[in-house]
Amino acid sequence: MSKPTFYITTPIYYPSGTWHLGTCYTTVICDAIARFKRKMGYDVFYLTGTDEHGLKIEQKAKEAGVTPKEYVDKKVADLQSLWARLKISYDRFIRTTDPYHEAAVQKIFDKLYAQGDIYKGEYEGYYCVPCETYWTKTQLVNGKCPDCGRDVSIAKESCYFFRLSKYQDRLINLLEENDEFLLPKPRRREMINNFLKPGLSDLAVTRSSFTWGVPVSFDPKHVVYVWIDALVNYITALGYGSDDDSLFKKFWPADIHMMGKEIVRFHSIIWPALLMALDLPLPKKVYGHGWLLMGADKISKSKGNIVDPVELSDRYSVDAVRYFLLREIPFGSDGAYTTRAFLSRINADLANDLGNLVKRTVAMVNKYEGGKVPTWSGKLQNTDEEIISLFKQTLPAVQKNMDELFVPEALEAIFTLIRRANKYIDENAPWILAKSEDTKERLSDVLYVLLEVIRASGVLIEPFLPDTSEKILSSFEGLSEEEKSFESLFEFGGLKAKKVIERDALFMRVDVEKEIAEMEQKIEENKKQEAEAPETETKPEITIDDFAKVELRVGKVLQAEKMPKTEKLLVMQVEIGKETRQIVSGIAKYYSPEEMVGKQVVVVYNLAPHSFRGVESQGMLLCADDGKGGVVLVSPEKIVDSGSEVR
RNA sequence: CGCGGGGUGGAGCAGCUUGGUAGCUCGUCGGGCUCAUAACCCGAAGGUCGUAUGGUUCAAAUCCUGCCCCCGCAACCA
Repeated sequence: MSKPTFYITTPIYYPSGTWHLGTCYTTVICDAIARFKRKMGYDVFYLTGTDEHGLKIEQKAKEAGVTPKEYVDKKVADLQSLWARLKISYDRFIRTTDPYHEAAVQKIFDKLYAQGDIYKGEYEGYYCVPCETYWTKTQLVNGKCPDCGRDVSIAKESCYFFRLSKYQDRLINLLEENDEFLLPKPRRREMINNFLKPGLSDLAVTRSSFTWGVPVSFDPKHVVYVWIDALVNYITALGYGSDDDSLFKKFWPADIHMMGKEIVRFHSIIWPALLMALDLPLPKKVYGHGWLLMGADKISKSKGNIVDPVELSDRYSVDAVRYFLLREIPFGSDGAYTTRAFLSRINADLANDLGNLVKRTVAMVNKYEGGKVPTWSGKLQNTDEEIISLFKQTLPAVQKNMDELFVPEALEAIFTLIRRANKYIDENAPWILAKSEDTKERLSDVLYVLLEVIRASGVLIEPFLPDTSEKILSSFEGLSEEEKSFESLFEFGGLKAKKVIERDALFMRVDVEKEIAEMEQKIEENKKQEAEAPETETKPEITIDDFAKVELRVGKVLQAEKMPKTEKLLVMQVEIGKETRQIVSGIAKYYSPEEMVGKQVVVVYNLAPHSFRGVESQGMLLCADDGKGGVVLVSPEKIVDSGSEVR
């Protein structure tokens, strides 16, 4: 009898920045699901990994003075050690630089080309020579390269395209007919209305502007771009396109592709289309979860708000971090990390409810029963029936929630049982029962019920908090595999172990206010460090002649109004010497039209005109980033004549 | 009139599909207990369920409509 299979994936992460709490979110959730399914008796394959090719990596490596491979090796090592620390139980970690993956990508590409789903065409775009990069018209900043600000030229390049448009109808059908395919539901309408209905165009799937990628086998000047290279990891990891595709046969199609909502589009449109082209079954479910936002405390939106998962887990334990991620964020929508929310969660649930329950119960068993697990008479009194019936309902409740990917609710079900046990202690007051010989049997029964609930909690919590589970279960001496199984939780009374052992507290209660103060200080320090070593990319050195090409002049804003139907654009009439120019600038979020009028500003005078939504802009205002995502206007320190040149 | 989601006691959420006592966690206040990590247990205060004091209905947080505000996607942009 073979076990049912379950294949779950995280996206493959792009190793260009630092790993932070948000990176952990998807991975920890998938881990909980994978562990849960294993406990439910599934043969699980849990895949995660890294997407290591592309221009950005090539550039980052260059900056760091190492080869791209050296660069990603370091980042990947960091990530893997983070996963090890967080007890991520993946079955395979795929890297797009793994030889088996690269070989399979070439094979897939060849196949699609051979059958006409990929064709060679001409890519026409705006090309910036120094940056060796193509931009679309909309990416240009005032007609210049958004990276270096230099002129771009229209250039054509041969390039391979995937016939995405061919699959449009089937994709619409897929999303409209199958309401399990893309979850949560709102994402489905977004995809259909925003992308599918307006029409899909064919997708450029190769680049020749950089080399850090998988070369096209029959045309090695071109490398396969992220769409194919990254997405197919879900099948190449199983051996698709290699000599041994037994895993592929066993596990494909995936049961769940989990990801943040920002990449739902690729997974619900491009990925299914590729699979259709390859004539492979489609994944059963694509789930776009919300984001973990950093917010509300003092640390809101500024850049220094990175909460380091390693530091957090060092300070408060890995399970504290896992618990917060799994419990606090309503799945599917966004949630916020705040130090206060994190600490209260740990205190209330883990220290007070769970930790304290285990501690006090074991202490009583030691005190009143000499550490022996008492026998249970089976006589029901008081609220026994209530707690036993809750006990039996808990696993099914957890199961039901996990099936729907309601992870916080699954945890809630477990903690409902834990809270009920604390109440049960008060209802039965074992310390009173212990005072009289007459109530000895009742005392034993009460303690047995409590130990049984604790055992259940230990077993149930394993997928979510593996360390804690182990600690709880180690309070029982010689616990059998049977007693650690989910199967033993459908009926009450499965606890057979003979002795309990007193352990250290599972979680220490923390002083929230004190900790917040310390954490925020840390965050401030991180911020400072970042400010000292800014990661902003510097542009290539230029000569005075280059600079002389730019003509900057002082102007005075005469009129300003918000451009209709846009969020960020102001249309201004700016007096520069004798002439008046119309300038459009994206500062509406930071400056109101009223406060702009009368201001002196610095204008790039000889910038080619550019039109925004049909409104022409004859120049550009200089602004400085405020480091918080906003901008601050640059203006002369003293009033000068309008039209004065800035040098 | 680009698409979608949301506005429920101090905070975060559930309830809305299938109208009929507004529920949970945290916080606050009062009490209880002493096995335990100042924890645990009980009780209380606190909500015109964004708004029109709009429509349907015997009855609306729940269905319909207008409006206001927030968020995401798209677009656009420093």
